[in-house]
Amino acid sequence: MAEDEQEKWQIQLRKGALELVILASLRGGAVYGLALLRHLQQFPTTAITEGTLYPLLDRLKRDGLLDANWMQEGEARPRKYYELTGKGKQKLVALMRAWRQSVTDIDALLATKASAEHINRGD
Amino acid sequence: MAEDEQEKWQIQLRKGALELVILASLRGGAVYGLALLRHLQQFPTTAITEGTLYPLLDRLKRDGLLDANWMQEGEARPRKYYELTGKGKQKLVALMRAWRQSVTDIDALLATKASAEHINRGD
DNA sequence: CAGCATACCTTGCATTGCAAGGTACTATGG
DNA sequence: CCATAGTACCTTGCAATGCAAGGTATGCTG
Repeated sequence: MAEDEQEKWQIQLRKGALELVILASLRGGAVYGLALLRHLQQFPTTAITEGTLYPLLDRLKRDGLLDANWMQEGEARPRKYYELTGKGKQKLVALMRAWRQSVTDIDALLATKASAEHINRGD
Repeated sequence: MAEDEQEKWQIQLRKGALELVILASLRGGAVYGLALLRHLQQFPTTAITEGTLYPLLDRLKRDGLLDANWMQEGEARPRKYYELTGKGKQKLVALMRAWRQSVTDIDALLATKASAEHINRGD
């Protein structure tokens, strides 16, 4: 089923892009929700809100790509730290590959100044 | 409102990507539905089905980005040719810029091997 | 004339991203 | 010691999206 999703992803980068940047952000170790959110908000493309992030983290955990642990440091508010599982790491590698493919494909379409006649009679 | 959508797009490339490749495919002149479909199916990333394409073309036309004309050539089946409007051409330029921005942003996130500590304490 | 191909369109479903609105606890400053 | 603001996580409900599946209509081919 991981391979199924993989296939699908190649067809729709829109869904996978967010997943990709989240998994990638956890490469360096466990990170908690709001910190991850602020990290992603650095860039306009990946700037999401809490209403997007938390459900997505839930889903990634449900799919076995992430583990989550509550951690209480000192007297601060407890935080929920998310961490890549083995499966999550594999998925990350696959998504990165798919991402490169997508960029290549789209750039190819943008680069070729295909004439309408060309397209109309089928390449 | 065009600018509104523009802003939104920077946040979600997933929606804009398809729009982008469709508009880009029409740069060279009018193209009809199925030919466009086959053109997009050349690449895995942009391989969509009719159930996706036709509603999307309808929306783009409704938004004034495309014009559509039925054309009867010889005795063949009549075809509906889609063509960029002035507004559509402007949108294409904007989407191409946004696409580059997205690729830059995501590649930046993928490139920086940010440590978890780094992220957790906010950049 | 049966069957296939071309061409466009529609319905219905599951999924998504998000704004908005919680809950609960900590720190601050008057 | 109370009010306000800040941190942190979560939920609900809506609108939009992509798609599989199925539909209509016409032409071509054996």
